[in-house]
Formats: sequence, C-alpha cells, structure tokens
Amino acid sequence: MVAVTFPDGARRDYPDGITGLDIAKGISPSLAKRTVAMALDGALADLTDRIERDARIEFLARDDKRALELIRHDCAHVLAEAVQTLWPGTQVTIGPVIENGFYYDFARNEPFTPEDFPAIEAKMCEIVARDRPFTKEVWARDQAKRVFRDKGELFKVELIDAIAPGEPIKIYKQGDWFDLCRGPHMTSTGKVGAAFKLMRTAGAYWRGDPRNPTLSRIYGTAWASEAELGAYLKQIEEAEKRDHRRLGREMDLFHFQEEAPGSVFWHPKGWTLFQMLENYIRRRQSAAGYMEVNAPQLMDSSLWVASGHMETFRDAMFFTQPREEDERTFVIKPMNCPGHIQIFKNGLKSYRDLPFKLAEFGKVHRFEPSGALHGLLRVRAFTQDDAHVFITEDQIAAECLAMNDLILSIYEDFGFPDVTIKFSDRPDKRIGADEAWDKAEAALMAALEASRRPWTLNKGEGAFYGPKLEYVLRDAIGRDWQCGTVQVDLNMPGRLGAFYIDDHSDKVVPVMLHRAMFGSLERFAGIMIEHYAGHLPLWLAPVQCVVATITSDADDYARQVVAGALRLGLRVEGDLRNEKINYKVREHSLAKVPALLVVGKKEAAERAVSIRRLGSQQQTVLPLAQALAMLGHEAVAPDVKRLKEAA
RNA sequence: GCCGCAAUAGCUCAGCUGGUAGAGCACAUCAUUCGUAAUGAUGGGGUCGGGGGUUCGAAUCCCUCUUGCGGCACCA
Repeated sequence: MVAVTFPDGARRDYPDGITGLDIAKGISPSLAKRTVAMALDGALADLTDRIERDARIEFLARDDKRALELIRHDCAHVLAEAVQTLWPGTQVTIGPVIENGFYYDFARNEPFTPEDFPAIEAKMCEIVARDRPFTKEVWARDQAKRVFRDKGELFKVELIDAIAPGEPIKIYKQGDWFDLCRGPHMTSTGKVGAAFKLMRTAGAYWRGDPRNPTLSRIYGTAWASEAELGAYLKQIEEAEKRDHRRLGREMDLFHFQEEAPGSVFWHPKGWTLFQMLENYIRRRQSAAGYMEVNAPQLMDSSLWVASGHMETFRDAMFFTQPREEDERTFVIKPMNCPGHIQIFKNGLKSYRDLPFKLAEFGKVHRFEPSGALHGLLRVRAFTQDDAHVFITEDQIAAECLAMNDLILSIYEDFGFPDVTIKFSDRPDKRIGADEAWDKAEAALMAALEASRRPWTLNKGEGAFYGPKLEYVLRDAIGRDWQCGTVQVDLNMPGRLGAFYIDDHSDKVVPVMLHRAMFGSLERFAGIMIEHYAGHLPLWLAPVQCVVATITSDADDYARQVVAGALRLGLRVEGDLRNEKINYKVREHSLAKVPALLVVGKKEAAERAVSIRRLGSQQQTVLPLAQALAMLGHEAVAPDVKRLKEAA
C-alpha cells in the first residue's frame, strides 16, 4: 500500500502502483477528465505514472500555471511530428521549453524558413484535433538505439548514449509518432490547444558546439488561452517600440554606419545623455576614494604578451601596422588594466598607499564577432567605467563588499532594483596557480555572502586571470546583458611586475581588483533608453524642457523664460516658430521632451507658464519663478540630491 | 564566425512574372498668428548598399563583397 496525501490534507491508502489517473477517476470522473498531469511531492509527472511510494499528490488542470510548461513541451512534440510528416527524412534532435515557449532543432539539408510556417501550423492543428493520447514506454537501451538507428535518427542515438547508465530510456508516443523524451507530458495532444504560434527560424549548432553540424531551429510560443497568446504578442509589439536602436533614431541620439561597424556616432543629444552618465559615475566613484586617470590608447604589443591578453584574445584585438620609422606593432587597447598597472608601478608604493584605487573612462576596442554586434548593447568600441584597486590579500573581502554595495546603490538610482548577480568561478583556460584561485574565489564569495543578495553560480565562466561577480540587467525584450563586474586578480600584477613595500620592507605583489559599474557606458545607455522607453528622467534628458509660444505676441516673454531656465542650469530650448500649438505639442512629445512650457498672451501677462509633462494631457499653470524652481529641483541628479538633503 | 532573412529619398515603405522609380512623413519656399498630439499650397530630393555577370534592356535574375536583422557560438 502507498499513502497518498491530497492538497486538503486528507490521506488515503491505495494499492502499490496505482496510477494518478485511477485515483482521480475514483474521486470523480469529471476530475479525471479535466486533469492533464499530476505533481508528486511537487514534481510534475505523467498522470498515468504508477505511484510506488508515499507521496503528496496534486492534480493539475490544463489552466494550472504549472501545466504551462507541459503545454509548451507537448507543443514542441506536435511541431516535431508535423515537420516529420511534411518533410520525411528530417531528423529530430531536442525540443525544450524556454521562457515564453519552446523550440525544436531539426537536421535537414534545407533549413526551414518562416514561409514554411503556415503549412506546419496547419499540420500541427490537425495533430491537436486528432487528440491522440501521450503514452510512455521504457525501452531497453539497445532496442532504443536500434530503432532510432534504423529510422535514420542518428542524433537521437547520440542522445541515448549520453543518458547515464541506469537511467530509464523513456519513449513518448502520440499515435504512431514517438520521440525519446524525459517527459512528463499531458494526457493527449488535444490538450495543447490552439494558442500557439511559430515565431522564427534560426541556425543552431548541435549541442552548442561550432564544430558540430548546424541544425535548423524553429521557435514557437504557446499559452493556455488565446487571450494570453494575444497579450504576449501585443507585449512583443510594445517592446519593439522601446528598442533603443529605434528610439536612438527617433530621438536623434546616435547612429551607426557601414564604415564603422559596431562603433557609435553619438549625436549632440545622445552625447549629452552619455556625459550625464559619465558625470554621475565620476561623482560616485570620486566620493568612494577613486582617483581618475587616463592611460594611452596604443601601447606596444609586448605589454599585451606579458599581460596574457595576446594569448587568449589575439583574434579579438586591433593592431597598428608597423611602419618604416617604427617597426613596432601597437595594440589598440582592449582593456585598461595593463595601463593602470603601469601607473601603479611608476614610483615606489608602500603598503600605506593601499588600497590604491585608479579609475578611468577607458575607451576600448575589441574585434567582436560580426554576428554578436547589437546596437549599443554589443559594440566594437566602447567606454568602460573601469577601475583597478591595488590591495593586500587581507583587504580583498572588504573591498569587494564595498564595490558590491556601490554598484547596487547605483542601479537603484536608475530604477533597477532587481539585478541578477552571477558568481563566475575558474574557467578551464586560465593563468595562475590553483592555490591563488582558491584564495580569490573564497574572498569573492565571502563578499557576495556578506551582501546577502540572491545570486547564481556561473560555473567555469570566470575571466582567465580570476573569478568574478557579474551584474546582469535585462533589455526590453528580455535579453540579459552583463553590466557591472567585480573581479579578483591574483595573477596580472605579478605578471606585469607590480609590487609594494610591506611593513617588513619586503617587496610584495599586490592583489588587484577589476571593477566596472555600468560596465560599458554605451551598453548602459542602451539599456536605460529601453528601461525608460525613451521617457528619460529630467536629470538625464538631453533637452529637459522646451518653451513653446502660442502666438508671436509671447515671443519676448518666451525668451525671458528660456533665459531664466538657463540661469538655473536647465537644458532648455525655445520654440518660437510660427506654428500651431497643436503642432508644437505633437512634435516635442514625439521627441520625448519631459517638460513643455507653453506661453501665450495670458501667461505673458501673468508671468506664468502652462506646464505639460510628457505622457500626460494635463496642463498646470504656475507662476514662472515657481515653475522654474520646481524643474530646477527635479533636474538635480539623485546622488547630488542626497548630498544636499544630508547637508 | 555559423545558419537564415534583408538592403529602394533623411524616415516608414510600394514597385506583379526583367521594359528606364513612386507614396506618406521629413526638408525648403510662400501664405496662415492659431490655446495643448499633424494648417494649406508649391518645390527640391534617389548611380534602387558596392562590384561583377546574364540580357537588346536589370531596382527586379545569378555570383560576390559590405552592412543590418533574428537566432547560434563568442564576450578580457
């Protein structure tokens, strides 16, 4: 007998090996009918699985939140059957559930294109309508391999070989079609429903390895109801409107062109935003004891051989061409650390000088793979808010913690309270002794734990010289981008011959921490633009307010308003054109100007302004002095505001 | 870099199976002085991403390069 506990706490004994379906039927036929799967002790399982030990059982209806991943996974199987029906000879590989949907990778000589989607979707609808039950069988390994090999499914044979010995080889059938699969599945294909849509095709390497064949991937989305599908598609449409590449053009912030792939042409407005970000970081890090420096853009390649960068990143570095007068090859810096180490090395340093904190808005160039480039988020030339902190081993944990706090407080100022923190430990390809890595990882981990923030482990993803913390932000369409980073480096200072004199007059190689907060100013600007959908807060907006006249009678007064705003340091423009106020409102709203100050005869007579804020139809009439004071206050950066309030 | 798709006016796009380029917005000029998301008229603007080929003839078909887009891989 097994004891089964129900969600209401009731407990009943059943014969050993009873299925969930039998239990459901015993309770009520309608329950059995509407149940698509079960959860045993919280783990999803096939409803027809036999229960062989005491467990807590839950019956999942199709509209249960947890059933959504089953809908998506079942949908992937339906897709695979549809594809193999339409194009016999296509091999199936894997088809997992992902955020918002699923994909399936196929091996076929001719890749799929979106033009194939209507036919595939129609076939999928047929399979769903047929409503065949999903049934599970466990096959012997040899039998499974034979069957798939005979079918020409060589990738599946490889997958079977990868299943650990002792693990069952599970086969799920849906009518005549079957697939090797971990499961679980719902009770039948009909449960997939109609709220699915194929989204796009893509090439993908088998098992993620570029040396393997390229498979043809089909991405799809699936939901419990048409309403949810519609809402999702709508959400994608909205996200596209906040794409920073589009807003960058619409707001006249920057552009790219063919001659400089992956390099930004910042326009006056975009550069204003960039400088606001830079100034903000400059204030924050200066308050935290960093000293700003500037190191050469070009340095002899020997320095990069010594640092170890040449060996690991040669293909991603830019070089100068030797010339008659100087045969050396120079590297266009891809990193700032070697430069900062030279500054540290210049002049003897004492332990009393530590922590020695050097910061630079360093413009670095990296020959990123062409396929990786993506607007401002992945470029070949970018500006790091980089810093290197030279310390003793004892200072590692405290300095890492201080960096972590500083970074998180900065993200909060920009409205990113939830940041994903990743801890990346030693990669296979690395320099330095394992004992050094042990020390570095332990210290970084101590700082991470002391900060009491949730984090995830990124196994083997550390830099070649040390472990790191990564701070990851999300763009409008849900892609993750690494921004800030804290890295412990016990290797490079030694390689480049840095040392300080300790309290026994001995030479000691310092520990170096690498730190970036925005990471790349370009990337952070892109994420910011998407985060605010172009509606930048006043302190960051390139044009903070426009003074717009209704008729030329107000021109003189408008000029006074502009002058008043300028005196307060506001970035203001006057719009005295002979255009209707409707036209001006539309234009400045589209340009995403945060505050529109409208002045007509009435305002001129009363020395007032009518304020219209971006995104609102409301107009507020305020006396001029009061309006400017209000805007002036709002335009103060959050960190400066805190200082003022504290004073 | 790999797989697929794309590139026509500043922007968004039309241009069927090859027959010499079009719209809206933007821009310029003129008129309009108007109370919170588009006033009207007129006008200028394109080696159809670059190069090569097929053809009597190429924006259109083929090859190639460049750049971009979506994934994959990469990311010090």
